[in-house]
Amino acid sequence: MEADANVSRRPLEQELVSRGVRMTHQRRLLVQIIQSADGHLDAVGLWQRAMQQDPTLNKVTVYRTLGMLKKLGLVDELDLMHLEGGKHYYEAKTTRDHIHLACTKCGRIQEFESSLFEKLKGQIERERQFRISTVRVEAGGLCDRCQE
Amino acid sequence: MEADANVSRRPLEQELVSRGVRMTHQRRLLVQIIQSADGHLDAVGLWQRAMQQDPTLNKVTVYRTLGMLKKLGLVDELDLMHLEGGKHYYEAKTTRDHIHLACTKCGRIQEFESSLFEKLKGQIERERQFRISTVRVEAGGLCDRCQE
DNA sequence: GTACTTGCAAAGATTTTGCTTCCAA
DNA sequence: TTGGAAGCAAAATCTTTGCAAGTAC
Repeated sequence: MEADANVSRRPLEQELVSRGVRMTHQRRLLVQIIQSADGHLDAVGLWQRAMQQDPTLNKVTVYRTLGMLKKLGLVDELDLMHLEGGKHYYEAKTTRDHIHLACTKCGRIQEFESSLFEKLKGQIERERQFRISTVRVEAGGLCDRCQE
Repeated sequence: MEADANVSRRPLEQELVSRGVRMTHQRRLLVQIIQSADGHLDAVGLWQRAMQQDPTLNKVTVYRTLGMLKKLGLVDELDLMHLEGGKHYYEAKTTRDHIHLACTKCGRIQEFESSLFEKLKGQIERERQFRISTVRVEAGGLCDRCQE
């Protein structure tokens, strides 16, 4: 299984099929939730949403599915500065890379895109001959609403 | 206890004293190890090094000390793309912010400084009125030695 | 039919908490 | 002397693994 930085814009399910991944109904459900979620789901949150539709779906299956998607490079794994415990968050890699801003006071997560970020990635690849497959930028601090 | 983005270049021990933190011999030892380490120590690694000098030092003390240093903004916590498990790595915040490049093949960690990174931080603070106290940039991929 | 996937239970890894004793200031 | 810190044991949190039974292709 190889990660792929050039992620298509196809729905995850189609992407998996085209990569020869066996589509079980558990995977179909999980992948649909990830795709339609506003983002930043943790494993247990994903599991809870899934159980609303299939109460027999096991938490272990969630972890295994996330592991597979991560290996295939179809989801990004985030920590969001560990605002609440050591868990991880996942989001489909369907958009441009973006930066996550985590407010340490109210817990709000903002996303931020920037061409500077794209330039920075280019600089790294050029100057270090480093072939980036995943980048994670997370900033912790006070958001505009929480200052003063 | 408040985080402070303007970290002095003083040795951690002096910094703690000046902030009114009680200096136990355990803290003195841990802080010296963190400071003299090449960086990227995880809690258990720090504990093991500390035990060479004080075999009675408890692992819990390591976690509590790291927690304190983190709250005070004197160390940065890293994940290094979880190359090996879900543990965290720590490094003294004595240098300029830098990016960590983690090779998914050989596990090597490189550091990278860039003025683009500084500009990016400025852009975030300006455009979002977000007061950054910690930033973490981690890239996973193949280092120069591991390609082809 | 067969290899891959799931569910279940159990274990593993990392970090945190409660409480008593101890020590730095 | 006294409030904060350390040690110990236990628990909490998050994630992974082994194996039997089930299922997609």
